[in-house]
Amino acid sequence: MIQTLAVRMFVERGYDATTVADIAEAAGVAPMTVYRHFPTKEDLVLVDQNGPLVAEHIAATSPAQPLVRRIGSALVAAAATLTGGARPDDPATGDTFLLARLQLMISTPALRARHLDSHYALQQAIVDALADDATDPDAAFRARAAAGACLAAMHTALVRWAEDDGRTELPGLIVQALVAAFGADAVDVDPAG
Amino acid sequence: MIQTLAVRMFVERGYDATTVADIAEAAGVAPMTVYRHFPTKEDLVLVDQNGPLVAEHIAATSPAQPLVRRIGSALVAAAATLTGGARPDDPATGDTFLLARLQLMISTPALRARHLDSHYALQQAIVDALADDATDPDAAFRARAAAGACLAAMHTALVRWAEDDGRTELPGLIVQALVAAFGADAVDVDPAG
DNA sequence: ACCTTGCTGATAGTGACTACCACATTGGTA
DNA sequence: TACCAATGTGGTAGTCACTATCAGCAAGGT
Repeated sequence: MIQTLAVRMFVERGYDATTVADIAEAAGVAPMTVYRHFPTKEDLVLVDQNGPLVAEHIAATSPAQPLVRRIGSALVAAAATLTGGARPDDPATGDTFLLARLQLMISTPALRARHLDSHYALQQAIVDALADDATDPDAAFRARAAAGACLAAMHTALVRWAEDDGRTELPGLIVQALVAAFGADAVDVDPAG
Repeated sequence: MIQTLAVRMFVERGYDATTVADIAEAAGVAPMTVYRHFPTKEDLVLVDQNGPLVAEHIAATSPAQPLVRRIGSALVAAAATLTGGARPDDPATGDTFLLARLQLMISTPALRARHLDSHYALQQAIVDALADDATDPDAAFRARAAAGACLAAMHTALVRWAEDDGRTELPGLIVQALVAAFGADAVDVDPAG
């Protein structure tokens, strides 16, 4: 895809120093073609489609457990799926590509902002996946607060993971962040790596 | 200030539909003058200078308490200071201006992203204010995780406050969000409004 | 052969933002 | 009064992300 080329160029030459025209030229297409597949330049790096993945793991948790525990274990499990399962046929998966994108997102202000904003969509996906009693607005508020806090803890772990160049196991880092924020008894240690 | 005019125009005509040239013309200055005071168009709305305020409240908490309790009570106290203390001589303070800016930030994607990114700086300010043992990198990681989670919970409360047009007391909403995320025993009810 | 569909390309714009340079005002000094 | 540095302001021209509109163009079905 065009995307892998773009990420490589961003890493080598810097995000701001690489224009969309440069990428298009290197890919052998017209600049307009790039915009057709990626509405903005930032979307060349931000392709988070793990909302459904997290929702799936949420649905697999027991509704009897507290909110933070359900969300936290789902995030850990989703991270284990993402980092563990590298398919060699698809260059868009695998830790190195994930890591390069994440380091770009953290170091580039514009990307960092949009990445944090993407947590909005993920937060909503989590709230929808929880939706036991969707009618109560107060329950929805509590779910939003819990999901946002869990995502923020996970993000701290992601930053740490990127700083370590992925040498530490990501699911373990997420567990540590969750424990730091919510306490040891609020985290499910079963699926932790 | 130019800023109050800009916010008013953004509210009336929409953020994207209002150009910097429009604001400059309405303010009777050249477009370059606007850029001199506000490096980007987004900065016309995003003037969060409450990092020192939160840090001050953090410093007033007891280091013996758990991290989340210290941060949470500081955020609640800071919110009480911001919403309660409207100085009539300064139009940049007061709930209505704060509310208008917040509603802009939430409804406009570009502003929402930058606003979330501004939490990065606030998170760092909190970590620095906590800095009991600044040498231990693991303690810093835990502080970052706790601060990020608390800020996310506060942000959920901010969204709710904006949705309610500020009719609910903001400090109380933050307490509710903190309780939802961290449990009732993790929140200090003393300074809550 | 014919037509629809969907991907692609070119042109010409808008608007945010950034050089670079020139002008005006202020305030202190002699 | 004359001189000078500092600071706020304005103009011009340019880059770049992004959009709107129109024109091919290849694939596939009938």
